[in-house]
Amino acid sequence: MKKTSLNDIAKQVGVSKTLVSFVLNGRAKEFRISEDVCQKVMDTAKELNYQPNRIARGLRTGKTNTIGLIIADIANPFFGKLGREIEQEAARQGYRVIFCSSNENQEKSEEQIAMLQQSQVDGFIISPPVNSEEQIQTLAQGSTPFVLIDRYFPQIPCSYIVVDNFDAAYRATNHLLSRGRKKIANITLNLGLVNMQERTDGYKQALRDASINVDETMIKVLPFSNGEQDMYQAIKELVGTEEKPKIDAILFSTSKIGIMAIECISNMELRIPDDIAIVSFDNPDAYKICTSPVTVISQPLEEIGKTAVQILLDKIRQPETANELQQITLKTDLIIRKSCGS
Amino acid sequence: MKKTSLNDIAKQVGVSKTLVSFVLNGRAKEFRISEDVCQKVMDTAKELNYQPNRIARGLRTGKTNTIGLIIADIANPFFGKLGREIEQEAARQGYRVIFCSSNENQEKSEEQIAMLQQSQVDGFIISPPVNSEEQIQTLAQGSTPFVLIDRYFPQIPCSYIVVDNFDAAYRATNHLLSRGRKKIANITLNLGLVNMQERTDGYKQALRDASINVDETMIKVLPFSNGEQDMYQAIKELVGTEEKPKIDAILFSTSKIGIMAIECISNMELRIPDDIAIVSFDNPDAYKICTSPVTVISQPLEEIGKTAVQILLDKIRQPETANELQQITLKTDLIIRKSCGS
DNA sequence: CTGAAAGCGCTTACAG
DNA sequence: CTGAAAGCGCTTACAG
Repeated sequence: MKKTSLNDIAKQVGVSKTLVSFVLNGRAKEFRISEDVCQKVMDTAKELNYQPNRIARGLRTGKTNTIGLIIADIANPFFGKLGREIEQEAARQGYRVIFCSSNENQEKSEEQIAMLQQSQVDGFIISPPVNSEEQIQTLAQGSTPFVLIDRYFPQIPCSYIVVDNFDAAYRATNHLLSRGRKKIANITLNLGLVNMQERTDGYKQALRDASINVDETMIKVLPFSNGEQDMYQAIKELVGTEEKPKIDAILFSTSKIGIMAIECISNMELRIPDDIAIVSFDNPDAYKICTSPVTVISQPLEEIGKTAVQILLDKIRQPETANELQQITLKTDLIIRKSCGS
Repeated sequence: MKKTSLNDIAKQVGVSKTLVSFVLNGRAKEFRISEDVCQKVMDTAKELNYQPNRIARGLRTGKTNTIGLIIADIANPFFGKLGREIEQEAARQGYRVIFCSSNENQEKSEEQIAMLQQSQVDGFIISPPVNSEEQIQTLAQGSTPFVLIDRYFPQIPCSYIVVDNFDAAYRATNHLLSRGRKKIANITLNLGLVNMQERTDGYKQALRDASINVDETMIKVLPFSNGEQDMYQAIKELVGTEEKPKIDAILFSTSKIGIMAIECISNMELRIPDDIAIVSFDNPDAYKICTSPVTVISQPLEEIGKTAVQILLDKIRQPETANELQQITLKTDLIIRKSCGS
């Protein structure tokens, strides 16, 4: 069962494949092809179940109508949902997306970029892992358009769409302060990522604006490959002794960290929010059903996804504007639940 | 900045592109190409940052080294993790994967299959949505190999890899019985999916084997597009009046349902496990941190993913065996936490 | 050992 | 209105 090609249709109808191509691409009118022939071609195409070979078309036209998407971790629902939005919007615009998950690994991301380039994708959407500046720099020098999501590199001029992490952390910290918490800690990930750095900066600024000294020992930076041990260790150090607890609140910079921490906290028999109030970035299901539903900073995933696709497609479709920088920062929502008391 | 092609290298070195192709594909030895030329070609390729055009290669060889993956919902961590396993294993074997999320929508899945076929993928891995029998049947008649995951259609002979859902539900129900629960309900999704049907069947069989009558009103089947309203309704009907509660346990057939239900249950001020014991399929993070961590049926995601890729690649690489049916059923793990009491 | 040539399936100037 | 031909970038029989 060989696949049917333009030629098969052409032969069966008794016309040239040029003509078949015109008809099937809806350019029959343009070339004033007779109704009769037109109909016959379409019928035959249907009859033979013709599926155009897109890679042949891609080779010829130089366009594959495909976007390469590299996200940091597909198993993380945040990126999963974002990926879904991107795929949907792309599909709506006639584009396919090749998904890759770099698993926050710089080498993997590099391989994936090369692979996608070899696949002749028309553009990229990337959430770059730590230490991938160089790859992104190289990409910026090439001619394939791309847009970064979730993170960016301040020193590399390129298009991106992110949220205002500083503002989000600032407001979250303020919320904790407004609930009477004074000894607020921050647990975060590798600060090599701007978004993580901005979150911690916003946290610090809120403290300063409330005339509270920033105590660097209250900021715990976990490695990406953190395990439960690291988390227990961090929390123990933060909490201190039972009689004289050092902290009364924690801001978590990611939900992966937050979820693990809640597990530790509950195993340590500390109560949320009585002993420790918490706020976390991201809005996973888990936070809705835990003992004390977690107050979160929620990102507008749909808007991020749609905008990223829109920006990229603009660049792809109008190469003359491809070099215009689109740098978009969206606001987040603070969703108040029970984890900060009242 | 046009991309460099084989021809560019050939010209610069002063040889034919045939030779360049041989060298770059590691067939220099085979054709006894002189060390000298070989070295020059490789140096030039590096110098010009040559990236082979895979779609041209694909057009010529008829192989794209690409797998099409259609999962039911990428925003669901179950499928996200499964997708990651598949992508990793495929990458290890030199294959790329094009991800699609059908969102449990039959029409979308059909479009995606067509799109992937047009992209000349070498094979498919699919978790088919309800009512997609026909598409899968059509696929089975074609020549592109594929393997189903998570679900299958008993009446269509094709390769698949799933878990023993009957056994899993049977054991889960037995566990509830062993904890003294007698009035066990089941909340599930559209039974058009075999895996859902098997779960409910296993549940029923366990009750029967314990000499408990199966009460069909204790089985609530939600539509896919269920909302909180449907869930509240279902739980209210199951629970009955406060003085004389109709049930003392629930088996959830998916975690999406379970998570929503836990939210409802806690809003209704019912206690887990005191008032209602629960067991759920799938093992999302959420279940680890809720008030009463949930006993779950956990699926061997890594094994499912790896095996699916392995089976598919075998078919792709050895077309003569492509028609051999590989139907694999894996066992699940029952992870006991606190939601069933003791 | 190396090169000229064909061909994968398409699109698109060009000619009539 | 329609067709023959070139060419996208590769691989691979074939010839020498």
